[in-house]
Amino acid sequence: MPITIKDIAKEAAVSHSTVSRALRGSSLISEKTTKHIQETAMKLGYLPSAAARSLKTNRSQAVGVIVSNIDDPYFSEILQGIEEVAQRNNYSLFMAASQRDHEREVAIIQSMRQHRVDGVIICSTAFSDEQSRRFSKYEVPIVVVNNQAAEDYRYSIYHDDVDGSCQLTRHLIELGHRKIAYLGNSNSGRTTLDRLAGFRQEMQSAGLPVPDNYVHEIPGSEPEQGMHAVDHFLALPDHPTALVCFNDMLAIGVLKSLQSQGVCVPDDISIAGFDNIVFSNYTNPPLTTFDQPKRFIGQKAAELMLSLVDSTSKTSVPEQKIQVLKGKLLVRKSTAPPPSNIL
Amino acid sequence: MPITIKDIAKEAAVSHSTVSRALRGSSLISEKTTKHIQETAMKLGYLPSAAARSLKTNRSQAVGVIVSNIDDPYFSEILQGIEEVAQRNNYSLFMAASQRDHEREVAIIQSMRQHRVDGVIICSTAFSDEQSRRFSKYEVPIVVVNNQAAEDYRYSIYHDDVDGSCQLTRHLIELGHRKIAYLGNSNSGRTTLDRLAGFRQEMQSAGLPVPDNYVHEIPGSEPEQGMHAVDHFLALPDHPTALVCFNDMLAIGVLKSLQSQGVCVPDDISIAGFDNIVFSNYTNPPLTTFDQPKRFIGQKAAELMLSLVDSTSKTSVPEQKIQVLKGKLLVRKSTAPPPSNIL
DNA sequence: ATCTATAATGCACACGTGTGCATAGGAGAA
DNA sequence: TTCTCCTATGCACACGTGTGCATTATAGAT
Repeated sequence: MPITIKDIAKEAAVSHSTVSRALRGSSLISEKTTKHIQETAMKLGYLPSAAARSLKTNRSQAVGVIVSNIDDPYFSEILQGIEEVAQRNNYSLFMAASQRDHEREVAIIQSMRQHRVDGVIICSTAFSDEQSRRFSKYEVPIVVVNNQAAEDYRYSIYHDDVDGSCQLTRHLIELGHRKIAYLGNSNSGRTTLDRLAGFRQEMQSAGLPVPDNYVHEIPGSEPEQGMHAVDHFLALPDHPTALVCFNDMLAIGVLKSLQSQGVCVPDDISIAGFDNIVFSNYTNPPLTTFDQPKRFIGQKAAELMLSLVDSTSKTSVPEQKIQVLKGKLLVRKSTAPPPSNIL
Repeated sequence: MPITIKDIAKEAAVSHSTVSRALRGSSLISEKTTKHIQETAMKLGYLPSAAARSLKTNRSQAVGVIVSNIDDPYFSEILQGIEEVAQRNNYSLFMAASQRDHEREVAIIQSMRQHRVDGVIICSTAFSDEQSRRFSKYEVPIVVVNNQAAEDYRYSIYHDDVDGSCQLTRHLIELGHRKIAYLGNSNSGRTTLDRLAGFRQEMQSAGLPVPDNYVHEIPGSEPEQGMHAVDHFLALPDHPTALVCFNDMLAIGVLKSLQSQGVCVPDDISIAGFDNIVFSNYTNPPLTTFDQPKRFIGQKAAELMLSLVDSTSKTSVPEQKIQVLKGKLLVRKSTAPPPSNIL
């Protein structure tokens, strides 16, 4: 049984109220007593019960984090950023994976509400509206990261995917490509729409056509799925000479599939990824991609969350805050001028 | 302010004790009343306060998980397994990353003790002894996963790295290799020792020598570090024809570095990884590796933990339980007969 | 009809912490 | 010395839930 402030009180021959105040550094208690109590607490190895404190103060010193998959390297890096900031500020993290499963979403929300988390950071790209609405009803601050429906929330942080996609597409156009295709992930909602929008926007600016069958969406972004998806483009009578992929995971699968079919990257076709996950630098050829500041995004999300939960008592909290972060183009070896230019 | 059992009591015109009992399904309360109360609770959207319950019952329905890095794909998969089982059993997860930093370890333990977690799963390969001892003193069940000092704990789950390394090495020997080297990660303690031991054991069985400079250890397992490490072996007067890497991450770096230096894999040198992380299948050539059942390990760890925390009241808990899981060899394209055999 | 046994419910306290209020002790002023 | 005021501490209750015990209501036995 862990020791309590009452144990300290007995040992230090004071009342438990005095102990409580002394440990919180109240000015009501004399310096001498405070010091004595702190030493006693240290000696006994006291650690306060979060449950009791939470019960009394309505603050759990914990925030919930919801991701779709823990093992998606993109989210992993964001998590790392969140964890870093949370830990530095003595906040604990409840972590849960939704797997895009409705029942799990319900269970996660229940669990987090039960634990009375001070706030929730949703990193799941497609957390269902219904669930999030339930959450807002519960009056808990929510920060969403790269969510499909960023506008539905008051606090949101996301990467400027339109800008990124524009830069990537422009890069390909500048290399001389005219037939560029886009491979999307229909599961990721807004994210893929933004990236597609950037792609379209830049193509239009350059006066380049985007045939319908040059835009292909698949439900997921596992490398395995990228492998199959590439067949769609290869089957077209008029091949694209460059392919912008929704993210690196897909691009990595695309790369493998192309190579196993004897198609040479970048000589025969250029491939671009998105996100700059660690492994995008270790494919052969290394992937041209758009470097999204994932860890930084996580940090910003956590900082925003902390400002929300702290300010409930102190300073005023902004009514709404939407932060858009920018990344930068990373040209590696999977993109090159189109083969037709060699003629 | 969330509603409490008192609110339900008022609404249902009973005492809060009756509500408490009814919601827990006590046989003391009549079927009719129970049903009525459950309906009222549902109607009001009641969710119990974990804090209050925890305070009263000394069970937090939460377990802590400590990893070194969240963004290590190997641990990510284990986490996924843990999360899956925990969620299915209505346990929440406190997650924290130690970053192999002593101060953080201390902070994490404090935080988890404060929250009175029912148990802790340590996935950090090198969680310091001092810290873990502190934990045991706190009388919380600890399950370690692939820990460097598995024997120091009563409950441990780990993969049979010796066996895996043996199989990998034997595979290389059977291909005809005689000059095989090992690249380790000195940070990972026991894990690298086991893998080295398996390597040595199999080499000895085959009567093959292992020169001192054929075993090289570096402090870490980022691909980046693998890139540098390979120079050590290339600088040797008598090159190895095959290299067993501590894990896939290192192997992936090694692969890239070799290729950028014009060394052909597997024609000039065979490379083997370990763990079978997702991306090991997407390098070029895809990596021969040892498939460790990562998700399964996570599940087993979580199940063991749950059996420990549940059995405190019910059945007897085993004094000690060490579970060793086996993986299987995965031959892909990064290993082939040595060049000398071609003659 | 009276007594007894059982079922169903309420009362009151506990868990560990925080806090408003009352109180004791001491210092300073008259 | 006596009164006043401030400082330092203790008392008691509260947070939401669970549970031993007392209490009431009901049914069955005599």
